[in-house]
Amino acid sequence: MPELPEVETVRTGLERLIIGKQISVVEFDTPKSFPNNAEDVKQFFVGTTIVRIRRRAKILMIDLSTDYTVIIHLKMTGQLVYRGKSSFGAGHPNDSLIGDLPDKSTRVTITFSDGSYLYFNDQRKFGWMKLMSTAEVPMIDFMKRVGPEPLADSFTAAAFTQRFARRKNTSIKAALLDQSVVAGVGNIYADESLWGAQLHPATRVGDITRAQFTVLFSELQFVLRLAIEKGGSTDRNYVNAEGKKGSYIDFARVFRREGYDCPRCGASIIKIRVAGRGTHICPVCQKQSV
DNA sequence: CACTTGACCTGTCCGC
DNA sequence: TGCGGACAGGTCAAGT
Repeated sequence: MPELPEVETVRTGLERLIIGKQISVVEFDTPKSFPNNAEDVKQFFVGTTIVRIRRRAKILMIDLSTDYTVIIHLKMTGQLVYRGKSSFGAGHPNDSLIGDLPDKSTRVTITFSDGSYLYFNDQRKFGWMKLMSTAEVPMIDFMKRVGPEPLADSFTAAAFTQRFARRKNTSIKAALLDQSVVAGVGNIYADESLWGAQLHPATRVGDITRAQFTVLFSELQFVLRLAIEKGGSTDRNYVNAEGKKGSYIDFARVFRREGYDCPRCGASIIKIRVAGRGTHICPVCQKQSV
């Protein structure tokens, strides 16, 4: 569920909370959560200082004062939560969604030299973090294949449309979820932007007109920007770097709103399955062409 | 190469 | 109340 807006929200939170902090201890549960050998962790991670936090697609990069970077993918249920020295949990005025940490889904605990912590929690264990040299990051398969950032200043509707040329025979929803077409879109913002563009998610890419792609591009940018402004969407697990929820879900028009009225025409939102994913549409505004 | 499906996991919800 | 099964969805491997 962390998609571009959620990962971006975590990024800005971490930027505010952990830049300049020095790492003193790193602990993890299994090698899958942190697959580096102890020697590298000791040599390139412990004792270093955090200098920069970057994001590309749904991947976070924490640059260290050495030429090393920790890259993190939250997948569906990953959380990166900072806690100060006086650890606060649920019920505290800071109103975290989660309680005391570490808990049973904590995979990695990073202790800073000032006594504060960064926890990597992941209920379903799909997420991972990995230490590698900064120069190596762009060389990993995902980075080589991933498409443009949809909110980049230089990215235009024409360029967006062109990205879909490779995927003519699949559904627009499958193509939107394909990270090599455009970066950072997941199930929530795919459904929300397709509703905005009044496109049925099962529409064949090759049947979509240039004008429709232009509308879809602007709707996608709209929902991503709004979601960043609202701190992302918390459906179940997502929290920001302070453990707090995002509020985009309150503004969602179709996602997880089956049975409610379409804000455009009043028809009842339904849930269907497209590209192997739960998919939410207005059956009146988003007619299947063909 | 384009495209689809299943695997990876665990917690939750639904029907019996 | 307990239990089995479906479901949640990001990415990759393996299949057609």
